Parts: sequence; C-alpha cells; structure tokens
Amino acid sequence: MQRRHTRQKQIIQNIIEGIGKHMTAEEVMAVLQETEPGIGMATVYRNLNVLCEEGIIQKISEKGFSFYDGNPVPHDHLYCLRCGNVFDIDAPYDSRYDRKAAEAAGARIIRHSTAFEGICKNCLLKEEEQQWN
Amino acid sequence: MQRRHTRQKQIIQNIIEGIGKHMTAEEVMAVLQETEPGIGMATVYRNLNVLCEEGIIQKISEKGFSFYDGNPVPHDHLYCLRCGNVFDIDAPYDSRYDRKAAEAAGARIIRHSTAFEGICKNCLLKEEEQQWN
DNA sequence: CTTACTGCAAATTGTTTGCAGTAGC
DNA sequence: GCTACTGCAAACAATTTGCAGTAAG
Repeated sequence: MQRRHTRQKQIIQNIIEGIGKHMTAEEVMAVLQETEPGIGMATVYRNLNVLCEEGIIQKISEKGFSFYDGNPVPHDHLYCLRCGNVFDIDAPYDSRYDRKAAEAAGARIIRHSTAFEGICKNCLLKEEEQQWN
Repeated sequence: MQRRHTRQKQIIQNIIEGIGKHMTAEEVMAVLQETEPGIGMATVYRNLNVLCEEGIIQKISEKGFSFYDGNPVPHDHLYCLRCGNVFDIDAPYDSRYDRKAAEAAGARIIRHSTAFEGICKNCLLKEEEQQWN
C-alpha cells in the first residue's frame, strides 16, 4: 500500500516541526484552522498517527496527557504540579539507565523516557515574589 | 469536608493492595464483581481517585495505559513492544537523576518515573525458541 | 440528623471508524 | 483510472457528573 503525499499531511507536519514544541492534537487543529479552515479533526489524528509510524514525529503519552512532538528523539519531560504545564528537559540521553533496567528485568531495552514531577522555574520565581508580600 | 470510611472503599483498597500488581479500573471492577456484585463503575473510579489523593495508591498513566498501583512509591516500568504487557522494573530510586534534571530545567523536582520500551523476558525466550524451528 | 457516599444513567472527552466523494500518482 | 486520502458524522472507550436514595458519624 503505497503512501501518498497530500497537502494536508504536509501542512500538519510543518506545524509541528515549525513550532519547536510538543502540542496536543487539539492545538494542531487550532493552528490549522487559522490558515486552512475546513480540515477535519479526523484528518489531523490520521496524519499525526501516520507521521508517528514514519518516525517523523513522536507521540508522548504520560501523566494522562497526549502530545505530539516534532522532535522524534526520546527525551525527558517535567510536569509542573503548580501550573500543569509540560516542559522538555534538555539532558543527554543516558544509556546506562537502559543497561541497568535490562539487567533488572532480564529484558532487551530499546529506549526510555523519564517523567519528572515538580515545580517549574516560572512557578518557583512566582513563589519567591510571594515571600515579600 | 470530613471523609467517611465506607465498606466499598475498604474493599477496593484491599483488592489493589492485596494483588501486588497494578491493575486497570476495569480489572478492579472485574475482581470486585466476583465477591460484591452491584458496586457501580463510578464508585470504583471515585474511590480509586480518593485513594490516590490520600497517597495510599498511585495512578500510572503512560503510553496510553492507565493503571492503579497498590505501591505508592514511584518506580519504573517496562512496556513490551511485542506482547504489550507492562512490567515493574525493580531498580532502586536514583535521586541523582532528579538533581541532574533540576539543574537542567532550573526547577524543583519532587519525583520521577521512567518508562522503558523494549522486549520483555518472556518474549525474548519465545524468540530464542523460534531460532530452532 | 446531617451530609458524604452510593448506584444508576446520562454527559463529557479524546480518539477512531464508516462511507461517499476527492485527488495523488 | 485506480485507490489512498479527505471531511463529515456517527461510533467508541474511558472517565466524570447529576441526582435521588442510603448509610456513616
């Protein structure tokens, strides 16, 4: 089944790769509507799934959120318990972790990604300001 | 708002703590029906959420799965790409990881958990058997 | 007695699917 | 021209919510 190159798929890919951060299907849809109204939600989901299969983007499902990330390389995330936002953690991929887990589980590990929970930079700053009131 | 101690909540807690592995809300429901038919799905969800809030159990949402775990201590998981099952990884919690992430993001990290993807022990064994056919 | 909790059904959310029409190749 | 892809609506799964009745304190 030879895959076809369509306008809508190209546009969707451009949006996620261009914006430089992960977004939900809903957010992709919203951006899409600005320039190309009339494209259906189903098309968005279908193309996001295809792009994942092709390894061009990555689907991130953690802590009940679902994001699509233009950067297909596995990387870690921080979930801010205060503001609820999700941030990329820019730390190098540590394959020693894979080896340790492989040993502990007797399994072959392909990749990992870590979900951190805490308070993000912004919320920490806000908290500090509060101290002076 | 003083919380009340109810029979259904106690039963649900017993099930998850007793079974020694994480289970979906659906699975809790199934076990529940064997001994206590008539308890509604909504009650299961409500009590699971309350138990999470109280820190007695833990909700795990990764890779599109949602589990409830009787062990509230954060720990890592392996998602088998072959059989689709989820396994606990029994490795000690490494807080150095938290410190590294805190530094990289300028954030305060409370905890983390890592999702590994790979091939589980069972599937590796099956694969080996295939070699001889 | 008071009101938090229950069981049911209906609502909501996020995502997928069926189908007739459209458009890549 | 063939058939994969689209847009829409309907279907779906997982979870939450509204409500009248029940039971914990």
